[in-house]
Amino acid sequence: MATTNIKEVAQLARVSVGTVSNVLNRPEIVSPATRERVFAAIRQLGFVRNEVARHLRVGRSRTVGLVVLDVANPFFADVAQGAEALADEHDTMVVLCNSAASPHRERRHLDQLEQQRVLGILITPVEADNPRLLQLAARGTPVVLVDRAAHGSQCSVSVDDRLGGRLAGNHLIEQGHRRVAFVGGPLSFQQVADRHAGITSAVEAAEGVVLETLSMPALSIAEGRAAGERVAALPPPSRPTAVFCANDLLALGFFQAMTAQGVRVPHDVAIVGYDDIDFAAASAVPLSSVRQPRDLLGRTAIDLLLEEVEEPDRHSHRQVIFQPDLVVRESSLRPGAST
Amino acid sequence: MATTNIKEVAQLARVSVGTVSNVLNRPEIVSPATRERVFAAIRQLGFVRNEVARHLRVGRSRTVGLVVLDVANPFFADVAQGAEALADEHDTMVVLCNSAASPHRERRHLDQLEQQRVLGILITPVEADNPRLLQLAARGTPVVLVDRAAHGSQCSVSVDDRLGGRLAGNHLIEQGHRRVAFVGGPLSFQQVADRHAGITSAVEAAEGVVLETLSMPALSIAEGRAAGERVAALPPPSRPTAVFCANDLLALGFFQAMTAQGVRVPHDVAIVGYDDIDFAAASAVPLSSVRQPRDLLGRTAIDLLLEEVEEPDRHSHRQVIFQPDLVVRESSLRPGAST
DNA sequence: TGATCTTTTTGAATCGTCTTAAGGCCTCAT
DNA sequence: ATGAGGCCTTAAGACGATTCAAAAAGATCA
Repeated sequence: MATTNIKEVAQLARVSVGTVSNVLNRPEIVSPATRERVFAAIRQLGFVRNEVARHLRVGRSRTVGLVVLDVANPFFADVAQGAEALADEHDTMVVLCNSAASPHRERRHLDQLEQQRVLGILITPVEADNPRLLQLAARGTPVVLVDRAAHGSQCSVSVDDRLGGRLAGNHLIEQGHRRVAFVGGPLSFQQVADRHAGITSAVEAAEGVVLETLSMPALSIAEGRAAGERVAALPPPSRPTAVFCANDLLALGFFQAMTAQGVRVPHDVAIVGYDDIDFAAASAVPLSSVRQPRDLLGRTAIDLLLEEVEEPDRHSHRQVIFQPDLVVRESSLRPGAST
Repeated sequence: MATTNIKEVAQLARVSVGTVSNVLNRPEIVSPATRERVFAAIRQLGFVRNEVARHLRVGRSRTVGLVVLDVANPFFADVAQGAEALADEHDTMVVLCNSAASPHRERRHLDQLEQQRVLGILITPVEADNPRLLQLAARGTPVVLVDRAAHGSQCSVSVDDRLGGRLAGNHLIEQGHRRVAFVGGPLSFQQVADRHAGITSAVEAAEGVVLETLSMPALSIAEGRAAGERVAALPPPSRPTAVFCANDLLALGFFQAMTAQGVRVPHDVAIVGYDDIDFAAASAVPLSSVRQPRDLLGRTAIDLLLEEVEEPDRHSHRQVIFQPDLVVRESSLRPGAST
């Protein structure tokens, strides 16, 4: 309410508002005596600079928006942490927005962020090729895609999901599995489609391996459980002996269903997840998973964004693609090996 | 760059800027013909209202800050979702800030939020009785404490953590355990201290039960694992037969260490966690946990905040306290019962 | 002491939008 | 034809900070 402004400070310190502003922004050009007087006034009044007015005048904020598919997924929490860490070094704030995989919510967030004239937006889009994203960029809000490769007209930071899928597939095949399942979300998610394509190529390169695909409506623990129940209900001869899940939440849910139904992991069914979230290693049977450099994704995204903002001339859109690793743990080791 | 403003729109539509503003904010008072002309101009230019300027003029934003201890903890993700859901209905945006339990980062976020003149702040403070929070409120930024009870001078939404601790304690004692351990974080976290006080009172009310306390530096999976390794290393006779962890991350880590060391859960050691995050139910041995109404916490916090902002006269600070439930699952059931 | 430089400080303009009082245009009744 | 009363629209003044040209104050030197 009683928001003190720069003018009151100026009055109290018996200087002009311009001087107060200088004290705030370039203290070195103000004489020490004056500077001290102004600081004293600021302290006395409890003055807090109005960032909104400043931003209006200066023309750009020090805030970037990060729109993720699911805040509750630790994968994104880690990406966010990486982004925040680097942003912090550049005196920039990251605001986290949750689209919850809903195009409508995503749209709302993008509108809000554009209206706020944020420095830029990092986003894992719900849908591929959203024209809104190009529009944003065209109107002056740079956009960096996260965890999804762009097609040249924008920056992106992603991980080679096909490779990830292939690594998982090859590993399972090497372990001797011939009936393999892929449990994924909607193939409209690029990540899911790519991981599926990866394991498909691995399966096709091998002899006599069959791949079955379960497409669940979401990438959550609950859906993983549902998929698991379906698989557990199959008679053992027709049941896949190995499952590759499109992310760790699915994998954990799937694993839970297996345990509940008395299907042993990895003895009866091997499982490989994706993302290598902390919970994967912490599972009772530690989960094999394809690891992505999560916080590097976040850091790099911020890096690209700031480069675009700060040196628009020297900047050209780049698509950074990281390589995933397969982390093999007990959940996918051939039963013989450990027993 | 080429940010079009209301003036250009006015020019193109051949009206004054005031009229454009009216079309944007009170379309009903503008004649349909003019209105349509203005809309057409807006579309043609791709005009996006500058929320910053608007905010400066109007004096308050439609954004509230939510500062949490750990974005990677699903508990907070759910609180955030609840808050966002209700905020959404009131056309308000929630920005999520991660203090990562660091007072320094918390301070930075609070400064930023105050400078941005947010509508208000929801926060799970790192330290008890932070005077900064009262200062914020005094200067006009309302604050609601989340997951921590306030002392009358501010609003808060919390869960009765002592009761939660007592529930966990009583349950373990009823299951026949006499050597019980509490695995917590720093007792400077109010939540940890209260949960500890709760189980302590349960233990004191019983005969011949001893409680041992392990205080870890953080409430994470990794620390839970560390605690578990310490406990597993004890000779069985002096090892506690039941463990109550201050949150589910600790519990999951602890459980993992047990499994890794060949200590059976619940046969050798029973475990009860806190928060009942999705991962708890999804653990290989489903984890008993004290459940808090997570998204209700978020919703209620927003509710209190908006009430304070919108009807300052009628508002008086309230401390809402919810009751936790104990969800009993396999991890804490007496071995005899299931074997 | 006055001239010349340098260091500080000032004051007005500006950012983009909202708001309010005032004015313009119509229609209608007198 | 005139004035009243409704609608709409306009124009000008905030909002709070930054910036920059220009003025003021000091410093230096002959």
